[in-house]
Amino acid sequence: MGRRSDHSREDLRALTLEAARGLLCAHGLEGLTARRVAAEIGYTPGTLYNIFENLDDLILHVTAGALDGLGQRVIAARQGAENPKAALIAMAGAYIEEVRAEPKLWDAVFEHRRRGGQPLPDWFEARIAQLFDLIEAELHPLFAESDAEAARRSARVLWSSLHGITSLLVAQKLELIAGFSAETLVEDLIATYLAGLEARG
Amino acid sequence: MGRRSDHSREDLRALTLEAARGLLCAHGLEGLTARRVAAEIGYTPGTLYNIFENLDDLILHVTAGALDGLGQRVIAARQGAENPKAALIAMAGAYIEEVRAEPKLWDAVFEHRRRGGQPLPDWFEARIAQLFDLIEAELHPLFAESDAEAARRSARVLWSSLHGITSLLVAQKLELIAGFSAETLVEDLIATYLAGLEARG
DNA sequence: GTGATTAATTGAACGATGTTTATTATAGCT
DNA sequence: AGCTATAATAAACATCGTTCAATTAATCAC
Repeated sequence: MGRRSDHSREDLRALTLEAARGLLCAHGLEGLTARRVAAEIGYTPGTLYNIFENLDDLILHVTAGALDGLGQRVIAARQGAENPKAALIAMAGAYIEEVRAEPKLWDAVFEHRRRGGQPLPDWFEARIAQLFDLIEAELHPLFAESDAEAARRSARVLWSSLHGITSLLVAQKLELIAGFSAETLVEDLIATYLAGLEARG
Repeated sequence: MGRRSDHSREDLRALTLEAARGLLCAHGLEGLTARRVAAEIGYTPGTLYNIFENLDDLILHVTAGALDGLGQRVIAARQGAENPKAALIAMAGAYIEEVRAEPKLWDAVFEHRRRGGQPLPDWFEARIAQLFDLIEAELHPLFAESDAEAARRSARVLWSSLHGITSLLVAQKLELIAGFSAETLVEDLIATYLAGLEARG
C-alpha cells in the first residue's frame, strides 16, 4: 500500500504517542513494541520510523509528556499552601498520587535507558530541570541570600530522596518497606529534613 | 557433543555467575545475553538452562552476589564509628564507593525487572532485608523504646532516600544535580535528617 | 572389560524483537 | 491526464530468550 491521507502528520504523531502511552500504562516497558504500537494505530512498524527516530525516541516523548502532566499537577497542588513545608508536602503528595494512578507508566519512566548507553538528550533534561526548579523555589525562602549554595544543595537532596521513595514504590519494591505508605514516608522525610535545616541554622 | 567433565556442577555455576557479572560490569544489562554468557564460558546457550531457571534467574543471582558484597563492605565501614551519625555516614560512603566502582553493574541491579512483572523471590528480598537491618540497627539508639515505630519509619525513609541518590548516580542522571557529589548529598541528607530527628524530639 | 543406563551438552528450531530498504500506491501539482 | 514527491508497506536481517530431540560421554552392572 502507498501513501494514505487518513491522518495528518501531527495527528499521526499524537495518535502514536497516545497508543504508546496506553501500552506503557497497561503492560509496562516490555509491553511496548514497534509492532504493537503500529497495530494499535492501524499502520505498520516502518511508519513509526517516519515519525520518530526510533523506539527510544518514541518512549522518551511519552515519558516527557508524563513529566509535563506531573508538573501541572504539582503546580496546582502548591496553590494555597501557606508555608514552604506545607507546599512541599502538598507537591510531593501530588507526585505520589500521579505515580500511584499509573504505576507501570512511571516504572517505565524510571526504568527506561536508551540503547547503547546514550545520555538523555538536552530537551529532555530541560523538562526534568523544570520540575526541579519547583522544589528549589520553595526552599529558597528558608535560606539567607548568602547561603544560595546550601539552598541548591538541599533542593537536590530532597529531589533525590523523593525519587528514591517513588521509584521503590513503582518498582513494587516497597513491600520491603511494608507497614508505611509512600505518603507517610514522604511526609516524614520533608518534615524531619526541614526541621533539621532549621536546627542546623 | 555429549556430556563433558570439564567442570563440576558447582564450578560451572560459579563460572557462569562470574562471566555474567563481568558482562554486566562491562556492558550493563543490554550486554548480557544467553549466547554471550555461554560463549564466555565455552558452552552453548542451552547449558545455561541446566544451571539456572532462565536469564532472569541468572541475573538475580549475580545481583544477589553484589548485594552480599555490599553488605560486607558496609559492615566493615561501620566499625570504629563512635556515634550513629558517623556510622551512618561511613556506611553510606561505602555504599557510594561500591556503586562508583561498578556503576554499570549497579545500574543493572536497579534497572532489572523480571519478565512478566513477576515479583522478587523471597530469598532475594531477604538479602535486601539484611542490608536494611544494618541501617535500622544504627537508628534504634536514637529513639525511646516506646518509639520503635518511629525508628522503623526513619530507617525506611533513610534507606529510600539513599537509594534515590545512588540510583540517580548510576543511571547517570545525576548530571542534573551537577555541582554536588553523591557523597556531599548523602552527608547532607544524613546530617540534616538526624538533626531534624533530634529537634522534633 | 563389555554392555546398558544415565546424564549432560549440543544444534537446530521457534517466535519475537528493532531496524532498514526497495517497492508500491497514493496525493497533490502542472 | 500525466508527473512527481511522498507516505506506507512488505520483506528481509540480525539478534534475542527459550525449548527439545538427538547425540555423545560418563557411570554403573555384571
